[in-house]
Amino acid sequence: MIKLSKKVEYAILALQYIAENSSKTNTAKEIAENLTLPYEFLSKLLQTLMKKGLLVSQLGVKGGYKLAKQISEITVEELMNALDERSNIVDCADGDSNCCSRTEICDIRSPIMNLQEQINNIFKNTTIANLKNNL
Amino acid sequence: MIKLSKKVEYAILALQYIAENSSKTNTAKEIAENLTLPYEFLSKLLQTLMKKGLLVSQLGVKGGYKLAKQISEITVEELMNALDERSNIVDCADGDSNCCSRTEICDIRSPIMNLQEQINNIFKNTTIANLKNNL
DNA sequence: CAAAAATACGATTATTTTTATCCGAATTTA
DNA sequence: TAAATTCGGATAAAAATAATCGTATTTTTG
Ligand code: FES
Ligand code: FES
Repeated sequence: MIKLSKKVEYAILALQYIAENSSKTNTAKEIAENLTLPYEFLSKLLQTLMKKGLLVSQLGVKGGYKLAKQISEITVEELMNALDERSNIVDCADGDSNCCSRTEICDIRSPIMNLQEQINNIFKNTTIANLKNNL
Repeated sequence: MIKLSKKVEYAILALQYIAENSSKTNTAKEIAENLTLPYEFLSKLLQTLMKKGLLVSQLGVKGGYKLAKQISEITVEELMNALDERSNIVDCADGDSNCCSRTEICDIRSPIMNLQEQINNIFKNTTIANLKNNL
């Protein structure tokens, strides 16, 4: 179905929100409320982005999140990787093999990989900042 | 996860198989056996492709499927549509709205649609014949 | 005509993936 | 020490995908 997962969608919105409010640390709760996103889910997601180095977190009261890098320097590809969402269109894309029957003698693997690269390029060339209307 | 569904994957393989054996009518059973694909599932899928005009079927003994058009004239986009697989990366892509929170004032819709178009173009410009190694 | 080999169609089940929640722990501020 | 918050693991709920079942219909052929 070639769909961006909610994780990715929420993360884009959250990153843009944090970018707009970069003067302070933003709590997961505040972001969730302002964007009307499920708090627990968003919370998990932000923690992941932190661990992957896209966000910096501060624990405790007055804690929250800030950007670790500008959203103009975060590509969609990077975001997907951080969220463990591979942009693979077939399972064998990262070497796992048997994405389709007859793996060994697969007739379509190489051309499928070509498709894959075209798609990767799109995500590689789009940053979170690019995904805003009001530039 | 941006993954081609099994339906699409199997369909590509099946169409290529039928193209290679275009002199005769190919039964679902034969195709499934030769490609090691689940018969019932493939069968359903071929029926769908027939109804959508990509295949021609013949009922009864000696029945089976033939191509209704050359695989060089079937794009991946067309195939996905035929299989009711939209290549939408977000729900609002075909007007359904509220794909993400704050739909009305969605900051990212238009740029997301741009991404969408880039992806559509890839699928629009790739035919089933293009997805073969041995041209 | 009857049997066999197919497709056609609808319903259902099973599996996997995605999305969401819960809970207790650790950390920091005041 | 209490409150606000991130952290981390486990689990649950929902949705989408993949697969199967059963029966009907069509066509060929002996
Ligand atoms: S084995 Fe991956 S495309 Fe065939
Ligand atoms: S409403 Fe679809 S991208 Fe925001």
